This record gives sequence, structure tokens and C-alpha cells, in this order.
Amino acid sequence: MKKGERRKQELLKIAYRMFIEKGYENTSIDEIITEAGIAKGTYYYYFESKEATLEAVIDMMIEEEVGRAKEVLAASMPVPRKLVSVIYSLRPVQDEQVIAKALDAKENIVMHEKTNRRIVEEAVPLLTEVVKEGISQEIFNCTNIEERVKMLLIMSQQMFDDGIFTDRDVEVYVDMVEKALGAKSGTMSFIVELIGRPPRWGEK
Amino acid sequence: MKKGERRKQELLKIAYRMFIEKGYENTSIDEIITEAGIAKGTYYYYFESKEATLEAVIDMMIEEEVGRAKEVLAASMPVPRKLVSVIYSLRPVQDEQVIAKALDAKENIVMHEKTNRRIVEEAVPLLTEVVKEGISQEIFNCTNIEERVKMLLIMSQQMFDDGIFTDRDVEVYVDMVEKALGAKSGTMSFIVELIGRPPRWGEK
DNA sequence: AAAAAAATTCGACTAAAAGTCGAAAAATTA
DNA sequence: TAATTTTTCGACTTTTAGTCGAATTTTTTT
Repeated sequence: MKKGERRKQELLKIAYRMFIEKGYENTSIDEIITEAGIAKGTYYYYFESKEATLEAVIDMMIEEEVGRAKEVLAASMPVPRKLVSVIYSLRPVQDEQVIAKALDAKENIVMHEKTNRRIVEEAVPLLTEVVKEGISQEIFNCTNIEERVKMLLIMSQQMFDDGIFTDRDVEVYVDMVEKALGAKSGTMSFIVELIGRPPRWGEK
Repeated sequence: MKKGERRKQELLKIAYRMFIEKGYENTSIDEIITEAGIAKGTYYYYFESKEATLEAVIDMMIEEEVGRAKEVLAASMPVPRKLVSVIYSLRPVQDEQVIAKALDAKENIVMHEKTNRRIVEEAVPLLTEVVKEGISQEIFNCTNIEERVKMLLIMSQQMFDDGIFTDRDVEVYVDMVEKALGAKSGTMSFIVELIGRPPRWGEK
């Protein structure tokens, strides 16, 4: 009743790492169990299926990410920065695997999409809070907050996911964020510094 | 040198239908060849792999969709309507399977995402044209057109894909489209009628 | 502590599906 | 019609997810 939970976490961590490194489709159960040093049956004692493992891995990631987001949420910080920080905190920290993942995004569609959908679900309430704070401070001015936040998240994912964007992409993104929330022009332009003068990571 | 091409098209059509009906992952090569009445080897004479078939199917769909979009583009129509019509024409016509596909969207992530990515690629130049037309008519007013169009497409896909949206979703969408392009408020509000008073297809 | 019950582990086995290959048949070309 | 090329066949291989009953270990009960 204790050991079991530990083992499950262990397997989850291995699966998480391998899914990110090699992609969900390209990781076989056999590889996972070899890495973990256990038998097939043991694996299936803990997980119903490979897909169930993916869901559990995603749960794990989301939990972690939402945790970070909530810390940011609690921090004292200008609202616009808080908004962006929350959005930014909502993606997997893959330590050094960032590059690997970047390549993966195209090779790991299923995991990538499932994660993104979950993030939207989980993040909407958090961001709604921030936007409300902004409205009460008259920094933002809009209705239909949840729907706007959702759009924002979609745009942000598009933005950050491929990691390939130009100055002009960022410019448009900033403009859209401001307009989505009814913020004065310039309110969000700090994003440009935050993302960093993009040294043109790809072409486009 | 002739028969071959016909057969390939035939297989493509079968694959297309089955992928849409049952999803890419849930369709086996064996099912395709049974349906087509051919042997394994014949199939692999025409397609390198299952994934290659998917790519070919997507090419086929895109070609069709872009074809429709170009017709709309050539038609005489107010620019805002043309814009929306082009966006709207950019999705598979699955005859009666529309519902099936809607269900599928969740079960067919790979095909769905690959298609969406390709659509963005192909559609940006088309929509850019429309927006330019709009700018010259002083209906729209913006720079960085391509980047804005891309954002628009992303938002639109999000909007139309799940087919589940509320009045407020539409309201926000319309507002965002207008602001993205620097159109006067109300310019795009005909979208509401076009999409139709949504009778709340789902919850949310 | 011994017995009983429950939880965990094992790995050989099954099933499904993708992909290979050499040889046969059909169509084209010389 | 002979030679060459294209197309077709299907048995076979390989990979991978998932099953299952039995064995082992751990926990609970008596």
C-alpha cells in the first residue's frame, strides 16, 4: 500500500523522460520496463494501457506547471507581468532537453496536443483571476474574460511552442494581447525584452 | 504508367474515407486493402508507409480545400465576407460525416493537427491577399499582415474545430478578428449570423 | 508465530498491425 | 514474339501492446 505508489511514481518519471526524449509513439513499453528493470506484468499492474500512462504523465506535468503558475499568481508583481509570467510558467521545464523537445514538437504531436488542451483547461481559471485584478486596477478593460483568456492561451501556445518566431511575430502577439484585454498600447510591450531580441532561431 | 496512377488515387480515396470515419490510428492497412480488394504488396508498391499515406491523403484534402478557397477568392464579394468565406472554406467537406469527424477530432489528433498545420501554411498567402484588398479599401488597417493572418487562422481553427462554442465565444472571436485587422467595430459582426445563433451544441 | 489474505512481480504467451520480399502475372516496348 | 518493365500477390518477419495464471513478497488476522 506504500511501495506501490512509489513504484508508480518511478515508472511515471521514466515514462515522462522517455516520452519527451523520444516521443510518445517512439517509446515502447519494453523500453520503459527495461529501463525500470521490471517485467511486463508489473508494468500493467500499475497502468491499464500505454495511453493511460500518457494521461498520467500529462497529469503529472500539469500538476507541476499549475503549481508553478500558482506561485507566480501569489507573488507581488505588476499585473501585466504577472499575466505573462503565469502563461510562461505553464510549460514543461525539461531541463536540458529543451532542444530535444523543440525537435520533438513535430514528432510528438499526440503528447503535445493533449498537453496543450489540458493546459488551456487548467489555466483559464488562473488567468481569469489575473485579468480581473487588472480590470479592477483599470489596466485592462474587457468583458467575456474567460473566452478572451482562452484565445490568449491559444495564441500563446502557438507562439511559444515552435520556438520559431520573428520580431514581427512578437510585435503582433503583443498587440493582440493588449487588444484582447483592452489594455493601453504599450502595456504589454515588455514582452519583447522578456522573450529577448530573437536572434532568429529558425527562418520563417 | 496509367493504371498505376488510377489505382493510387483509388487507394487514396479509400484511405481518406476510412481515416475520417474511424480515425488514422484506428484504421489498419489490412482494412484498407480488404476494402480495395488488393494484396499487401500492392499497397506497399504505391505507398512507402502508412504515414506516407496519411501525408498523401492530407495533400489531397489540402489541394481540394485550397481549390475551393481560390474560387471564393476570385468571387466578387465584400472583403470582410470574402475573408471569412475563405477561412470557412478551408476545412474538409466530409459530406454527412461531419458529425463523425467532430467526434473524431479527439480520437484523431495526429491527422487533425497535421492538417491544421498544413492549412495554416497554405492559407496564409491567400488570406494575405484578401487583407491587402481590405486595406486598400480602408476597411482594414494594419501592418505585419502575414503574422496577423496566421494568428487569425489559429484562432479560427480553435473556434471551428471543436464545433462547441457559445455566444460569448463568438462575440470574442468577432472582436478579435476586427482588432487583429484594425477594422471598425461591427465590420465582422455578420459572422454571428453566419455561424448561426448557436443552440448550445455542448456545454462549457 | 503461523495461517490466511492481499498486494506485487514475473515472463511466457497472444494478438494485431506494419512492413518485406521474391516470385508470378500482366502490360509495354522493341 | 521476345524482352523488359510495371504491377500484383501473399506468405513471412518484426515489432509492439496487452493478457494471464502462477509464484513471490508483504500485510493482516488469529
